Amino acid sequence: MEKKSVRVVTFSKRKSGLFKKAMELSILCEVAVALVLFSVGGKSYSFGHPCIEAMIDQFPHQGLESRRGSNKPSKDDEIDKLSRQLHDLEDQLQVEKNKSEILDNGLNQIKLKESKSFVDCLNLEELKKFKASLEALTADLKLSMSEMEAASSLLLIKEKAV
Amino acid sequence: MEKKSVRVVTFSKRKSGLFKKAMELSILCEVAVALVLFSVGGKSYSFGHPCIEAMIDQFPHQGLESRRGSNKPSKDDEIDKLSRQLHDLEDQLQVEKNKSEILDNGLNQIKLKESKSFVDCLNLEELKKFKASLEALTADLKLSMSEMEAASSLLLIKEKAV
DNA sequence: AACTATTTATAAGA
DNA sequence: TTCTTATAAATAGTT
Repeated sequence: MEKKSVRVVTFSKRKSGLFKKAMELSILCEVAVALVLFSVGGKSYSFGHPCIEAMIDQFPHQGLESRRGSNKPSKDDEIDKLSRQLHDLEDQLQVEKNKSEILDNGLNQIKLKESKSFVDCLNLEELKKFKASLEALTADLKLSMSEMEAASSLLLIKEKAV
Repeated sequence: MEKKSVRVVTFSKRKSGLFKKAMELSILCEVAVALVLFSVGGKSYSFGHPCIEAMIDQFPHQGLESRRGSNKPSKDDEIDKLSRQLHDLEDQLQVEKNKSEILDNGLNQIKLKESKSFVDCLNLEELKKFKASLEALTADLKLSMSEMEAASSLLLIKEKAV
């Protein structure tokens, strides 16, 4: 049974411990750190090293360099582009869901076969099909993810521009 | 004299330590945690608990509203809306990620069987290829998701913790 | 990655 | 909140 006062003390102690560890990691390994905590009450506690603003500027987004040099697209252009990307992503997610199901089924079949008997060997053809669907899923996921990252980067650029 | 290889190992160890501590604090004290690291090379590593997306939903643009006031410009509204859509998509991808974890677990079961008697009847080469594919998939997924989460975190951090 | 000697964090109590 | 201390955990160095 955890009393509130104890938990508050624990939070305070562990929070400073965590911030300390974060600082050590930052200095020892030359990484920038941003750390934010939100209590259920809505209070937030943050830690950044060297500082949060520097980190945001440092964040690598593909395509940023090419944007900086030449004339920036208008807000409308960026919003349109982002909208289109999100829409495409929604479509792709549907595909991913279906393929995940296929994968799931494939694995379940393997599991079933295993649990039934060891003598009852896996059908090689089935395994090949399963593998093919897996490879397709991998390729699609890579594509999907890279687009997600692009969308995120755009959002970041957008936020920075405001 | 600090060699690079040593520092990489140290980073890896301390990063997981830090993430673990962050997770413990989150659970123990019921706080949401967002943690992002940026190496000088530009790579990012992030941790969020319960998850970055949930945090964003729980604290919807609280910092923005307080800074901007009640009547926001419409284009910022659009950006906020797109941002939320993106987070929704990330939630859905989280589901896919969980599925891949389940698949991973299934794979481990297969691995176990492989070492016992599965070797006798299954084409070992096929199985190994399959395993490699699945491992590549989960690795890619994890990497991509962590980068996505880093992007999300930055948005969140910039909004809340300035 | 696994091991271990040492350092560090922390829970409980004051 | 800060200090103390016994215990638990993290980590550096090494294999």
